[in-house]
Formats: sequence, structure tokens, C-alpha cells
Amino acid sequence: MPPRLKEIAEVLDLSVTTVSRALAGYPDVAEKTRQRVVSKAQEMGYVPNVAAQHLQRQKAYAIGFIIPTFGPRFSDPFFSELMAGIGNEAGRQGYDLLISTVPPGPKEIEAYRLQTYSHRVDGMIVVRTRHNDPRIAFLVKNGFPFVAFGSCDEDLDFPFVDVDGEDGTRQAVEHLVKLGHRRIAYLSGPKELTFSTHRLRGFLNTMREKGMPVRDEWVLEGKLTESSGHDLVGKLLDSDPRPTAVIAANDLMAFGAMAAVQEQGLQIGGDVSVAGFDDIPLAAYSHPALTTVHQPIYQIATMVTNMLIRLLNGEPLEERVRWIKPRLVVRKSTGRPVS
Amino acid sequence: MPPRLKEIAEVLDLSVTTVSRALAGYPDVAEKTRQRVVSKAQEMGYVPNVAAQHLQRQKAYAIGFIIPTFGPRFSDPFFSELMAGIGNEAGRQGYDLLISTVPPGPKEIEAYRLQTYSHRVDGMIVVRTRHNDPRIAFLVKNGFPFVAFGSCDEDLDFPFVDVDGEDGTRQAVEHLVKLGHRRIAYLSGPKELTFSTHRLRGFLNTMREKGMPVRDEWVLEGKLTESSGHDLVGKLLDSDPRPTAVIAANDLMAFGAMAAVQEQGLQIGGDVSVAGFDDIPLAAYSHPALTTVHQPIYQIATMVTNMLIRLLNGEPLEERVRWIKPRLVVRKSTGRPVS
DNA sequence: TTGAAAGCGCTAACAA
DNA sequence: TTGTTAGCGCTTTCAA
Repeated sequence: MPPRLKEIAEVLDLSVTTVSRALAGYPDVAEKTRQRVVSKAQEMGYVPNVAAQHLQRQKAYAIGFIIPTFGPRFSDPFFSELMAGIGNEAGRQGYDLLISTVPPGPKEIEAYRLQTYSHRVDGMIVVRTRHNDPRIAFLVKNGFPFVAFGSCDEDLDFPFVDVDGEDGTRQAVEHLVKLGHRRIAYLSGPKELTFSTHRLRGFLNTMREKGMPVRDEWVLEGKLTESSGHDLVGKLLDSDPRPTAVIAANDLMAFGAMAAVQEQGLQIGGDVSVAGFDDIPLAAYSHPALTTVHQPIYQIATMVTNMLIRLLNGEPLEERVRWIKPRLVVRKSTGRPVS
Repeated sequence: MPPRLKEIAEVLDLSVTTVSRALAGYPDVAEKTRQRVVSKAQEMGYVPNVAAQHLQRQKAYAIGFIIPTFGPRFSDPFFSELMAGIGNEAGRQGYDLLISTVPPGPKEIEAYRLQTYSHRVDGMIVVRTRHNDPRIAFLVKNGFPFVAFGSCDEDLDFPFVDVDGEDGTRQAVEHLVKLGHRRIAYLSGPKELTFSTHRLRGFLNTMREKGMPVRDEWVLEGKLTESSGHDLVGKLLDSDPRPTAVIAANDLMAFGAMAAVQEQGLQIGGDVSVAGFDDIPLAAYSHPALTTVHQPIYQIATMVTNMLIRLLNGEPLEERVRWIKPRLVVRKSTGRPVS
């Protein structure tokens, strides 16, 4: 297999120290020696043993990302895009990405403890922040470097990037109200997620400001999956009068909602308008194409990763907290109410 | 931060060796000592430094997974499910999962070389195998442990799990033929992917056997994305007579195809039937719900990971090669041809 | 400009 | 049953 420093040193009749320093580009190595070393290392296909480097430097050059999965049939385009962003940016900057999949619950903090205490990773990325988030409490308490995608309503000081979900949902409500809707239902995500609260607040506040009635039975809590959107809306349609529009807290639930509406032979955008949140690529290709609030997931992932790496490199953060303004993308799933 | 072995040893007035052995459960430690050590370690929150373990044991307890991404807007439910399966199974067995995202091309092998030669991971998982796959050639040549999701037509001996794509596509064709379709188009994936060839072969062979005409202009190569399915089918619909059915090599392209059909005011399942391959969760919630060939991605991911870990543990593999039979799931996107 | 030596935290052969 | 010692492969003082 690949050579170790020792072998390169032997071949060149140098000490391991010199080879190491030459490769690291230290200035106290004769230029000629440096060249000999570098080219020989290249020739022999040298790749450093990271475990040894890691042990010596006390730094793993790796970041951890624990995905809060739920069922086994976990399939959310949101996460694949997030991961691509994190992975690409981390890789570009020479960091590895360590992924674990652990459902929220008691084993979650244990996973964080293992990743951090074992020195497996130098920093972590936390997504889908929750109220009184135990992960954030843990990391803050231990002074472990991390950056979150998602804010926290509690008074904790930590770096994060978040999308203004209240504003995004406000745009959706205003759009529907302008189209003439008055009976608007809302499909929230799990209440414990911070973004669910924000988006819900955007809905409630805007409805109130516009003088729209909010019926409690029309504000439902789902699981952010297609099936939960589907089932919730299936029931919703039985009410009389039924809502003329449904806003879902994410696109997956919006798709489920559309399916439920269509199953009843109703027209999306006519009988019932549907709007989502995320703007995953599929939103442009559903039938009808989904009106939804766009958030730049890939860029956010890149940004979060970048902030974390700056932190790890001991560089200062220009902004510890960044709020992204989302924007509504109007497509075909919303229109004037028929009735 | 967390204690090291040395500190535990000092506190208990034992040697580091004894503490290490007690924690590892070696039998040559007095039961009483073992208990003292274990409970003190627990109490002090001991977590081993993996870099040190790794260096000593010459084993990383990590597996590598390099995702062949394409654009930045990478968002494929197929991969998130795959990753969940790999991640969960690896985690269950005490292995870390190291993810990189590298597009196919010259930098890809370099990424493999770094992961393997640096001893970052003990084994790798390869997905979306290609013809003359350089990744497989590299790993085989170096004798590096890996398991692939996807076979290889070349004569290379390596462990893999694959889905019988020829059979899956055959089922789709037979289903359409039975419904009365004769003018069937096919949207292939990139030709360099092994599974594309298999699925295409299933299409061509079955069409021939059934005595169906195959028009070359109706066999198109796409990129496995919604947009490519959309654009390809957009053009296809101009031909006269136009196809009454389209089979896509994956669900994402099938969604794009449906969107293109619907944009022209045509009826899916009536004017044009559409079938996919994968059966991602969204397939059940598209409008209309997508007829598609189901492959158990999560289980396959689990299986592949399991095989790899057996390999890494030096255990024998019952079967080095496993072929999974897919099955067609008939939903609403296919029906009798109208014209 | 180079090399010898120590040490990162752990495991394992060997001795006591 | 426990401790001493060496060493995994690398980086980094310190001395030459």
C-alpha cells in the first residue's frame, strides 16, 4: 500500500523530520531538498495517515452532521440538497464530512456526545432547530464549535443562519388574500420545530391583520411528509364550507395536500388552492406546478459550513447571525377561489 | 473536556493499561477492578479518542461513501433514502459514515485515493456503477474492501447488490402492451451507467418479443432529472403520430415527462401513459399517482452496508452477488390508450 | 539546513 | 492480576 514518511525518508536518505517539513512547506528546508522530497512523495503516491496527523495536531479536519431522521423510509429532497451544499463546501476547504442518522430522542444527545468527546470531529452543523433544543444546549454548555441552520427562540448566543419563515408565510397569505381567498387552512409542521412556530406565526398574524377569520380546526399539525399532508387535508375537505386554500409548512405536505384534493375530484387552483414552503426542485414539475416560498437551501448549506470552518480556523465571523429573506414563487397551484 | 485514560488511571491509582483492558472487557482483569474502572469511567464521562485508537488498531471503524453528484442543485430522494439506510446500518454496527460529494470525472479517483490511502476509512460503498467504472477498477486493483450497489458488465470479481432492471422494465412494457399500447417511447438514463443499459435492454428486448415497433427517435437519453424528462418529452409530443406511452428510467424523469404532457393539455393515463422506475415516496402522491417499478432502496442500502461490514470484520459473505427482483406498482398514470 | 527525541492517546506483547 | 515498555505515524521543539 502507500508509503509512510519513513520510507520516503529512507529512499532519500533523509530524516523523517525533514521529509515532513518539506511536505508541509516549511521555509527552513533547502529548496533543492524540498523539491526532491515533493517529487519523490508524488512519485511514490504518498498520502498522509490522517489518524496520526489527527492525533498529533489534535484536530480532525472533519465536521459532523447528525441528521434527525424519522422513519426508515426517509426521503426528503431538502436534506439531500442540504448535504450536497455542506459536503461540497467542506470538501473544498479540506474538511471531511461525518454523517450520522439519529432520530430525535434520548439517543440523540448521546450521539452528539460521542462525536464531540471522541474528537471525531472539530465542529458540528445542527439543522431543524427545536424549542429548548437539547442539542444546542449541549453544544453551548460544552463550548463545542457549531453553526445551526435555524434559530432558537430562547436566549442563547450561538451562530446560525435562518430563513425568515414568518415573512415567507406572510407573502403566501397575502398572495391568497389578494386572489380573493378568505377561508384559508394551514398545515403546520411539528410544533417543537422553531421554524414551524415562525411560519405559523406568519400565518396567524397576517390573517389577523387582513381581517380574515382563523378557524382552529383548520390549523393542523402534520409531520412534514406527503402522507401526513394527504391525510390531514383529506379530512379538512369534509368541512362545510370547506377551505378554498391550504398553505402547507413545506412542499412535501403540499404535495400530499394536492393529492387529497385531486382524489376528491376537485380542481387545484380553482376549487382549492395550495401553497408550500421550500421550493424543492420537484415543485416546478408537480401537476399543477406548486406555488411555494423559495428558500435557497444549497446556499444556506454553503454559508453555514463556511461559518463553521471560519470558526474552526479561529477566524472571526463577520456576522454571527444571518437572516435570509425568502420569496414567494407563484405557479399554478393557486388561483382565484371558485366558490 | 472529557478525561483521558491517564486521568482515570490516576484517580483509581491503576495503570493506563489496566484501565484500557478493563474497559475493553478483557478477562484478565479482576472483576472488582473492572467494575471500579467501568463505573468511574462512566462517571467521568469517558469517551475514547478515536484518532489514537485508530492509529493503534490500524482501523478507522468508518466507511466511505462518495456521492457522484452532478449540479449544485442536487436533490434526489433516491440518495437521501440510500444514505439513511447506509447511515443507520453503519451506526448500528459501530461504524462511522464519511461522505464526500464529487462529480464523476478526473477528480473522482483522486478522492477515492485520498480516502483509502489516508486510512480514513476501512471500506467503501460505490453506487451508480458505470461501464468500465474507474472507481471499481481502482478499488479492485488496490485490493481495497468495497461493496457496490450496481453490477458491472465487465468481467470483474467484486461483491455487489443489484436490482434486475431488465426484468423491471420488462414488467412495465408488458403492462403497457397489455393495456393496448403499441407506440411506446423510452427515456433512458445516461448510457455510461450500468443500470441504464440494463433497463434499456429490458425495454428493447420486450418490445421486440412482443412484436412492437421501436422507433429510434423515441428512445432518448436523459439525465435522470425532472427537467431533462420534461424537455425530452416536450419534443417527443410533436411527432405525429405521437407515442401513447412513455417509460422513464427513473421517477424523477417520469415526473418531468408528466409535466410536459400536462402542459400540452393532454391527459396522463389517457392520451399518454407514463411509467417510472424507483418508486420514491412521492410517486404515490403525484397527480396522477405514478405507475413505477419498485426497488427497495432502503433495504438494499442496509444489505450493502452489512456485506461491507462483514468483509471488514473478516467474516465470510454468504453471497458475494445479490440480484433483487423489482416489481411493478400500477397506479393511475397508465391506462388504455385513447387513440 | 538537518536530525534526534519527545509525545499526541491508545493497545498489546511481555514481564513481574 | 497488574504494570512496564514499545510503538502506531505523524509534528514539533530543541540541538547540532
